[in-house]
Formats: sequence, C-alpha cells, structure tokens
Amino acid sequence: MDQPTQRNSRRKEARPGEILDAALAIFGEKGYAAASIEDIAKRAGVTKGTPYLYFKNKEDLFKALIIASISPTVDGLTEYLKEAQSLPVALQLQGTLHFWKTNVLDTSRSIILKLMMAEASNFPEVARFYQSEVIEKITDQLAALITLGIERGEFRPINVESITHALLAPMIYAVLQKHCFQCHQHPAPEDWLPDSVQVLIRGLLIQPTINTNLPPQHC
Amino acid sequence: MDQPTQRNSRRKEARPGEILDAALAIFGEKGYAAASIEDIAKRAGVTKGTPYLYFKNKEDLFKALIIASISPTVDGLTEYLKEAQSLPVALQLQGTLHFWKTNVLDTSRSIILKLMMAEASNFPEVARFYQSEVIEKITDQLAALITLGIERGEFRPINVESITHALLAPMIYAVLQKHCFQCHQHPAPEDWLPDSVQVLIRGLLIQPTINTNLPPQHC
Amino acid sequence: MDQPTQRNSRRKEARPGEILDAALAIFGEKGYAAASIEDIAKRAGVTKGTPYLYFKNKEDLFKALIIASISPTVDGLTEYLKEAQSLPVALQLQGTLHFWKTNVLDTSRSIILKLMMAEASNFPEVARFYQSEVIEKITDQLAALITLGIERGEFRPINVESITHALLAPMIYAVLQKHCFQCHQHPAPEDWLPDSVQVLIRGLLIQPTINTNLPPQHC
Amino acid sequence: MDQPTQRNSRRKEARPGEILDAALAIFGEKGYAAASIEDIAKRAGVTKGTPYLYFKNKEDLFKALIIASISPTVDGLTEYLKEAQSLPVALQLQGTLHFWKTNVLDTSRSIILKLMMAEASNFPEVARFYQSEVIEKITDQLAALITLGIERGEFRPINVESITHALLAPMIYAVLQKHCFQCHQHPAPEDWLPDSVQVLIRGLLIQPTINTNLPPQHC
DNA sequence: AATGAATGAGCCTTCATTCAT
DNA sequence: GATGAATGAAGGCTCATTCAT
Repeated sequence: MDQPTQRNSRRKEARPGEILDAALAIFGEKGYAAASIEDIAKRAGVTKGTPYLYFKNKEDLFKALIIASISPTVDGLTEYLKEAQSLPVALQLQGTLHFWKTNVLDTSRSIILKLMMAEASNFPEVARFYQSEVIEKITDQLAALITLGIERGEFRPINVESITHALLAPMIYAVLQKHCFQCHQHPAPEDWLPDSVQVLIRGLLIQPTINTNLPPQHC
Repeated sequence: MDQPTQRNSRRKEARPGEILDAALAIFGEKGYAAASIEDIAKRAGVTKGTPYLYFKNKEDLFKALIIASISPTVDGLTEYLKEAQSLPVALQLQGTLHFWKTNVLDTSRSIILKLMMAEASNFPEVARFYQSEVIEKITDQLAALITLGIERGEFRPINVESITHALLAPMIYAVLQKHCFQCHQHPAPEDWLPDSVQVLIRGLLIQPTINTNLPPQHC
Repeated sequence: MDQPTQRNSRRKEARPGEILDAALAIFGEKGYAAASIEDIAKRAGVTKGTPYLYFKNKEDLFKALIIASISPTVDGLTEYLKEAQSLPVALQLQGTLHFWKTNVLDTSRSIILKLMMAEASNFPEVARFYQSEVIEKITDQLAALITLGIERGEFRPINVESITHALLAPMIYAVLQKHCFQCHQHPAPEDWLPDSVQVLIRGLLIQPTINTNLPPQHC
Repeated sequence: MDQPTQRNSRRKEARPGEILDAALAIFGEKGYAAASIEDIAKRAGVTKGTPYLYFKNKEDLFKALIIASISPTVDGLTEYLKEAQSLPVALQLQGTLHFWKTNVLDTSRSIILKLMMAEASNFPEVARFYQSEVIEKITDQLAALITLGIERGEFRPINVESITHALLAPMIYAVLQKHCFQCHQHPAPEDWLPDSVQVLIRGLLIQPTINTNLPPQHC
C-alpha cells in the first residue's frame, strides 16, 4: 500500500494508527487478557517492542483504542440530527438507526462495543468513560427525539426513558449479533433492523397506519 | 436435597456444583482469560488442586459452566408457552419476556450471556453450541408465536424473522445493561422492559388501540 | 545433604532459607540489577517460579535478604560487650574487632555490606534501615566504649565521634577488600587488621608503651 | 580550553568528555546494570544514539570512565610526595590524607571507587586494572612512606604492610560513607578524618607526646 | 478426596544496539 | 555528526497444571 521506498521505512506518523488498527482487531477477537502485545505488533507489521514506543503499556493501548473510537461514533450522529431537524421525528429515528448501521455496525470499530461490555468490570473507569461519552450521548439524543415527537403530536405520550432503551436495544444487539454469533446467521442486521425499527415506530405513532408505508430505503 | 451433615456442606456430591457456582461468579466478573483457577477455588472454599478433580482443565470447566446454564434457561420457557397456548399471542409474548426477566435476567446465570458474547471467538464450538441450544431455541419459540399471531389475525402480516430479532434485542440488551453498565443507571430493565414490549406489540397489532390497556403486571 | 527421600522433596520450611542463601550469593556477586531470579532459583536448586512462592517479588527478596542478615550481625556484639564489661576498654575494643572478624568478615553474610553500599541509592529506604539497624548500632557501641575508656582514664580525652569512625573504617574496609579486590591480595584482613587495631589503640592510650605487649590472640 | 562558540558547548571535541561526565553521574548513582544509556545520553544533552559514536558499547563506556578517572587520582599524589620529601614522615602522611580528601573525596570522581567495588565481580579485568593502577599505587606510596618513617627513626618498627592498610582504610571508608550513607550523617569525613589520622600517627610514633600538638590544619 | 509445593510455558516490559535519514 | 524509530534478547512475574503426601 505504500510507495516502494524501503521495506521498513520509518514512518512515525502512521505507526500509532497502524498499531491501534491492529489492536482493534486482536483485542476485538480475543479480548483484553488473551490478546498479546506481540500478536498486535505482528498484525501491525512491527515487532513486539514497537508498540511501547507509542503506548506506555498494554492498558494504555487499550484505553487509547477505546478513546479513539469514541468521537467517530458519536460526533457524526449529532451532526446528522442537526441537519435532519425539520423532518418528521419518525424519519429522524429511522435516520439515526441508519447512521448507526453505516457508521458503527458496518465498521470495524463496532467491535469496541463488544470489547467494552466484556471488559467493563476489569476496567471500571474506562467503562464509565465509555458509558458517559458514547452510551449516554446516544441515549440523550434518542430521548430528545422522542420528546420532540411527543411534543409535535407525532407520538403517543409515553415514558421517554423506556422508549429510549427500546430503541437502543436493537442498535446494541445488532452489533453483538454481528460479532458474537455472526457465523451462518441468516437474518443479518441489515435484514431485520429496518423492519424492527418500523414496528417500534408504528408502536409509537398516534396514527400508525400512515407510517406503514414509509420509504424503506431510509434505514 | 441436603440431608446429612448439612453444616459445612462438605459433601462430595456438592463439590462440582459449588465449583461451578464459583466459576460463574469469577468468569462472569473477569472473563475467561483473566479469571484464575485459584480464585475460583478460593471462592468455592477449596484449594487450587480441587477443581482438577472434577474438571479436566480450565477450558473444560468453562464448557461445563455454559452447558449447566442451558437447560434451566430454555426448558422452563417451553413449558410456560405450552401452558399459555390459549392466551392471545400478545399476552404470550409479554409472558415470554416476563419469563425471561424472572428466570434469566434476575438470575446469577444471566451473566453467562455476557460471558458467551465476550468469549465467542475464543471458543467457537462452545459459542455454536450455545447459539443452537439457547439463542436459536428462543428464536424459534418467538418465531412460532409471531407466526401464530399472524395466523390468528392478531398481528399484521410482517416478516417473522425480523420481528423475532426485534423481540430478542431487548431481552439480550437488558442482560448486558445489567452486567456491563449497571452502576447508577436509573432506567433499570424492570423499568423500561415492559414499556418497550408494549410498544413493540402495539406496532405488531392490527388494532393497536385495544392493546394499550393491557394489564401492565404481565411483564 | 538431605536424606535420600525424593529428588525434589517438598520441604516448605527449608525453602525460604535456601533461596535466601542463593540470593545472597548471586546478589552479592552480580549486584541487584544484574542478578536474575532464575539464576538465584537455579543456585537454590529450584525453578524460576519457586522464589515467588516465598517472596512477593525481586525487591522483596532483596529486602528480606538484608533484614535476615541484620540480627546475626548486631545481636551477638551487644552480648559480647555485656560479658566483657569488666575488661580494660582496650581489650574490649580488640574483642569487638575480633567479633567482627569472626561473625561478619569470615561469614558469607559479609557481602551484604558491599551490596548495601552498591545499592544504597537504588533502595534508599533499605539503606536507611540498614544504616540505623546495623551501622548506627555498631557506631553507638563503639562510641560508648571509647567514652568509657576516657572516663576510666585509659584513653586520652579526644573527640569520641571521630574515633568511632576511625575504628569503624578498618572494619568496613576489611569487608570490602575481601569481596572486591580479594584475588591475590597478600595482606589479607586477618594479617593487617590486628596490627591496625593495635596502632589505633596505642594512639588512644594515655600510656602507650604498656599496651604494645597486649596478647595478640585477642584480635 | 574553550575557544570558539562557547555558548552551547556543542563542539565535537567536547562530546566524549560530556558523555563521560554524564556516565559518571548515572553509573555512580544507579550502578552499571541499572543505568541506561538513554539516561546517560539525556544527562549529556544528546540522544540515545550519540554515545555509540564515541564508545563501542555500554561496557566500553564504563571502562573508559574508569580509566579516565585514574590518572587524575594517582598522578598528583606522586607529585605531592616528591615535593614533600623533606618533611617529617608524619606530616607527609597527613598531607597524603589531605591530598586524598581534596583530590578524590571532594571530587565527583570519588564515586568511581564505590562503582568499582560494586562492579568488581562483574568486570574482573577492569577491577584488576583499577587495583593495580590505583589501589596498589597508593598502597605502594603509603608503604614507602612508612618504611621511610621507620628508617628515619620517627616510627616504631612495625609491620609495614599492615599499617599501609590501616591508613588506606579511612581513605576508602570516607569515600564510601560519603556516597552510600551520606544523608544526615553528622560526623562527615572532614570532621573525623583528621582526628583519625592523628590517632593513627600517634600510634606509630616513637615519641607520641610530641605529635599531639601537630597543627590540625594540615589534614 | 483434598492439599499445596513445585514446575515451566508464556507474556509484559525494558533497553542495548543498529541504521536509515 | 546526530537523530530516533525499530529491533529482539533478556528478565520479571503469573498461572494452569501436576503430583507426592
């Protein structure tokens, strides 16, 4: 992929990213404890000493990996919702799920979620950080949308927090299904996710029949 | 089940179970690789060598733990659905979620799900086994219910597989939320789960308005 | 040295001592940093994991080694001086040096002194501890003796602290000479130490000529 | 010695010396094994690779350090004694100790002695070299002085080798005290060293009473 | 059946050393 | 000359596993 300068060209700028990519793959596959730095290094095309030039130790590399995954996950969503403000809330919800699919689920970064869940009790501070920076931010956005939907008269008045989690559930589950039980599972997330969202939205709408014909390509 | 010398519960027959209980706690908390046999032994009130009298090695203990958790999880559900056959499908679905909450979520066994997800790629055969014995069995039951609901005219005709996963999502997510991000998260599963199911069911019903007044204590 | 029970007989009581003996040899020879736990283990006839059954880590083993060497070094001296109380102070001083020779210099433990000096700046707390428990206790005993000698009219009135160090110097130097530049050095400590003490004592005495004929076997 | 661009002292000729100075400090503080080349380089204001431009490897740097410290330590002493030849031997001895204090003890170079003692068994050839070039040369000078003192009738006839070491002992001990147990030790070498020498000399003199009034500022 | 001393493979981490720039 | 990215050997430490008691 690189211009043919030298085999092991010194490229300080690229290294941390390459190592983080490798760490994502290896940590994601094996979990924190079972992943060895040497495996990560090999995957990154370097030797076992090199990661320590960029990360203090294994834990530090792990934390850096989590942190690096956060803004791409969350920032884009905020932006999307700003642009979609004027749409019907039902459409915004579908768009949110679509954004999640495109920017998390279909991304190698999605495995971070599984990793965080597996390691939450081993790294409580990291877990708290991830929760406040990712989970809660998404939760807040969803809650705001639902509140808006109720205010605009699109949705029935209903407990906002509960529905927030009702919407979060398929997002999380889709990721876990992909990474944990993916092999030979026919209804892949892209198949069931749109239908599920539609059912949920229909359950929220005051006039459900109208919504049934929403253009499916939005999710 | 306890008859002689109940005081110190040091009867040989109890040992494997005690060790499995300890393994559930320690594996659940730390994950497979970070859990040490000695920790498990200590938690079980025995010493390092004892687990090896009952389990060939660490992997074997792990597999036994997964397998031991399977029938209590699934068998009861089948039974419940047999008894509930004559109820409206919507109610059966609510009952199914209620069963899940009572017999999995509120149980120490629920952590197995998190464990399986974390270790799926490290133990593919175990993961496959768990999937076919637990996930698919639940999926099949849900699919059958939804099909029945459509046949009976309770539910709109809709893709069954998709909705199956729409229902599975909150079940899985509730468990993970409890074990991974539990600390200080107000909307606990018992709060949002019933509402979510109700919204989903409303989204499925042909005549949604009727369902809104379902007795909430069913889930 | 052991009865022919088994090759690797389990003998928990003896192990810590054996490992400390090995640590004394290896640390003494190579210094703290250059000594490897595996070397120590091999010397003790065990494998590299075994030391960790008895000592938390390398530093802990090092500290235990220092501490274990302290009471044999100091306690006997106190006792000797109690018994020798009624002798002329000059004789007590000679006896003290003789005690040092017998119980420190001629002992494998003597290398601890060199070790402490080499590692003092790497283990400041240990150094402080050694200083207060060994060096200062010996210093105090010497100072008390000299004071007594002055009071009894045996010694000229002279700065006590200074002379304390004048007496300590050959004790320390003898040890270091033995361990650092020992190879092919003819005047071994046993040769020059008695003469040196005699000269020092003669320098202290009010009537030096008398002392010149002190029985040499006392030191 | 500094002529052009004195400001940043980055002249090539100065480098080896700067690195040796840094090596002296770092080796002296941590010992050979615990000192890292990078620490030394940093202290010298250069980077990791630079020492290798001037020294083949770590061991080579260490040896060069020892060798560089030798002539300043020994040469001056020979010179001093040549000039002092006509003085009473007792005064020459005091002068020798004074020279040691000024040119070794009060010098950063003094730490070499501690270093050599700590590393003697790790670098036997270096130790032998140091012994023959430093210790033995000083020993020889001292022995010659004492012999002279006896010949001149100043000193009692006594074993020369023994007394040589009796005089060497406080010189060595003073250095070690300074570098190993220096913190908060009140009788610093400058306090006890002159008194000690005086007592030793008094022990050597044929007519001790005369010597007691030697001017104390000579040592 | 249970213990726990001992083993040794494996992994994290450091650091002397090299070399392309 | 100087840099500093990269290497890889070495060593601290853990822990699954064994086995004599």
